[in-house]
Amino acid sequence: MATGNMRESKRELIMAAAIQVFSHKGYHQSKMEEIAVEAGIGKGTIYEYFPSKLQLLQEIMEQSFHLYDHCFGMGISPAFSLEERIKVLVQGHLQFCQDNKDLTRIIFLDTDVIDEELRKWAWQKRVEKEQRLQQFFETAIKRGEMKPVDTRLLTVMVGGILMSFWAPIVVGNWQIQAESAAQQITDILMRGIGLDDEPHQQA
Amino acid sequence: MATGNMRESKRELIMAAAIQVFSHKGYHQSKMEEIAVEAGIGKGTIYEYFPSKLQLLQEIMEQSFHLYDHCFGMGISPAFSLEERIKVLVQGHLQFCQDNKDLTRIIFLDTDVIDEELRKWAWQKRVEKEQRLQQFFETAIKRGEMKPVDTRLLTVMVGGILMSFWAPIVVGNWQIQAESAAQQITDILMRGIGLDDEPHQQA
Amino acid sequence: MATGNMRESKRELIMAAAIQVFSHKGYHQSKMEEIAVEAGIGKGTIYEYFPSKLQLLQEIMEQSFHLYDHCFGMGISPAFSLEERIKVLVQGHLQFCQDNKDLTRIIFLDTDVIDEELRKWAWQKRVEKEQRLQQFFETAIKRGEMKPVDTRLLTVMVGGILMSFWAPIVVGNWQIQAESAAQQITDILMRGIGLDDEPHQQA
Amino acid sequence: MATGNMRESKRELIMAAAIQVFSHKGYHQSKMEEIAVEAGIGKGTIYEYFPSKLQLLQEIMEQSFHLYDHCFGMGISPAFSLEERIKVLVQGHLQFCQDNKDLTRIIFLDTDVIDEELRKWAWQKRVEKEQRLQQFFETAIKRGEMKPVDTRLLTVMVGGILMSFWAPIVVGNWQIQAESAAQQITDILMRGIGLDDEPHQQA
DNA sequence: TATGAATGAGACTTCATTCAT
DNA sequence: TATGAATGAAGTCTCATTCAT
Repeated sequence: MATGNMRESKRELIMAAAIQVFSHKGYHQSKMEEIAVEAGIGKGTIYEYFPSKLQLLQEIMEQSFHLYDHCFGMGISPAFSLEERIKVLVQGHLQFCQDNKDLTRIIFLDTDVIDEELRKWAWQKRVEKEQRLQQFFETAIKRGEMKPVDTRLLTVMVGGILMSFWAPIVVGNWQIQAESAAQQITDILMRGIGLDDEPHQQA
Repeated sequence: MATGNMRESKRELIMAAAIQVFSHKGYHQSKMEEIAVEAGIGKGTIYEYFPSKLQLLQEIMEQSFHLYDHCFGMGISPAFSLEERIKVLVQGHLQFCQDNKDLTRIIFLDTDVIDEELRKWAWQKRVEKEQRLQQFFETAIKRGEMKPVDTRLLTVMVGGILMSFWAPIVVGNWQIQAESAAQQITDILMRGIGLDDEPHQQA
Repeated sequence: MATGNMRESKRELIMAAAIQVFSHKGYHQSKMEEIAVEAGIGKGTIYEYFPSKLQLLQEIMEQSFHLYDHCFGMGISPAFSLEERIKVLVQGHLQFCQDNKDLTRIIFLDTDVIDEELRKWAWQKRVEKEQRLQQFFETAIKRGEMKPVDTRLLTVMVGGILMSFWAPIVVGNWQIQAESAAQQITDILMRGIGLDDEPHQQA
Repeated sequence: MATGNMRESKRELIMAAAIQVFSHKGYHQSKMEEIAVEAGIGKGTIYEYFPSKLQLLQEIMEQSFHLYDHCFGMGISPAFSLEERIKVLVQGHLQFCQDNKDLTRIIFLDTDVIDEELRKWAWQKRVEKEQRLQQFFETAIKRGEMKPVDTRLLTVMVGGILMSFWAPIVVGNWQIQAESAAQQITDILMRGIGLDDEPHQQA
């Protein structure tokens, strides 16, 4: 009865340990031995559950992206206002970084340099995310909810804004208030930082 | 005189080769052998100029940051308008990425994971840059050139916006028009993407 | 009674599986896991019956040699003619190879290289077999049934002749007719391949 | 000038050491470390000359077979009598075993079990050798130099006879006199061990 | 008795660095 | 100064064996 669960839980134990170690040392500095010690098991045991160090990382990445996608909350109902929807997006992202610091470090840090295949996979993930985001904005423009700016440019910008927060939160240990911060970020994005009383700016 | 120059030029030859290799393979995948071949010299010769692989990277990073700082153009005269100043900043950044793709990849990619010391150094560099940026915005607020938003938040946001463009440019090969893009980015940052005819938004 | 038999039959089950696997992959390429799977039992169970992989091989070898000795049929009555006796010998050998291909592969192949002790044991077996064979020929000479050739040399030769057939039969899948082949081999051994009409050759 | 030679001589140094170790311990028992020590060099140096342990063995095998083929002396002029030609063959083989004990052990011992590819290669080598031998006998029969026996059978037999001597020579340390032994072996092969005065034997 | 998850010793191989030339 | 052959520390992964269930 419990076999499947035990095997699964051991897998998770190993993955948790690996996340811990990978996150703090980076992939190449992390030794399988360390991961085993962190997990409180023998070195060989890892290989009962994962065929190689690279595969172990890969599984972590996949699971992480899955979790992230879930938190990113693109699924919000279009019934809400654009501002609302952006805020949910941003808040989801910030909350994820806050709640999964080690994971965050791994998926946003050094994906690219480890393995050619992994590099492509990560780039693909990025592209996918950007495509969804771009679609998001294109829809908003069509619906007349925002200015008709260059969506590609905007997408990259917003992606960057999100990305920029993980390091201060995780590395700099910034105890950010996700909701409040999301509100402010969204506000800046919606209305900019310029003074309002510049009536003819874009005339 | 000539000796010193030759020595210097050989150093640069090696660094150029290393930038090439590091950029395309990442630090750990890059072998000293490859760098030597790329430079057209013997493997041992590298060690006549750099004490170790890590030091070689470090020197590249330092020089790169120096060059970047120069391009980043924070030195612009405060006589210009805020919007102007921001645009110059952004454009300088984009141009740097465009003009120094290999370098860009190195300094913005996998700094952190290689070495504890390097990690700290890179983080320090980031903090410094953010401090200057934050100062920049605080000054602007004091001078009444922009809304009094949370400068820390804004700094991270703008840093992220800049950061977000290197990958599309370098990896995705986006032939971006630095000037035009900088204009649009600045525009969004100044006035946001929201529709203007929301008269009482911030009342 | 039943227990002993069950234990015995399980031993044989394991040995049969091991013969299968050892034969096809060689000792070092064979994993205990594979043997267990082949036997349809758990990996740990093998260790209930055999103390180690090496011991398992050793038992197989011993049993095999025993079986081989039996087939080799040195026990034939001296009442038969020398030619008859040799033919029985040869035929017994060929039949054994034909009937026990997996076993044959194991005992004639890579005995020596696995373990120093096993190496010595196998060499000893070989020496014993050769001694019996040499005795066989010495007796024949004493009884005036054959030419007084160097029996050591002859023994090695005949041993080699026998040995040479296992690979074509087992590996090359030669469907040899044991009886007919034994007849021809014996004939060549008795009378050689030279032409008979060399009247004064041995005068 | 000497570079090529030095590299070649280092290769040979390593191969000689490897032959030594492989021969005495068998492939699997031989550690790269031991080979390095035997060669009086560092472990890593072997990999400057051979890409892997398996490749090292393979090169030894190839070179050995080449040398053996040369010694096997199938190139003898057909002007000699069949008996003479056989004797040269046998003597060449015995001399090779005598002169290259370690090599002999390697090529005649445990080829098969190490690697699937190597296994096939070695079997192919065996087949080639047998084909040449079979041709040899078929020619002899056509020329009326010997009885019209089954050449396949005879080939295997003679191959076995040759094969049978390596172990006594190498392992048993038999100080065989190649010439004298070759004479006796050939004699037995040509005229058999049976008594001559059995006039109607094959009537 | 039977099992198979866990183990860790040990092997191959890599590659930054050294140093004799 | 320039070189590249030599090195060996260190890391990943294998698999025979153990032992709690």
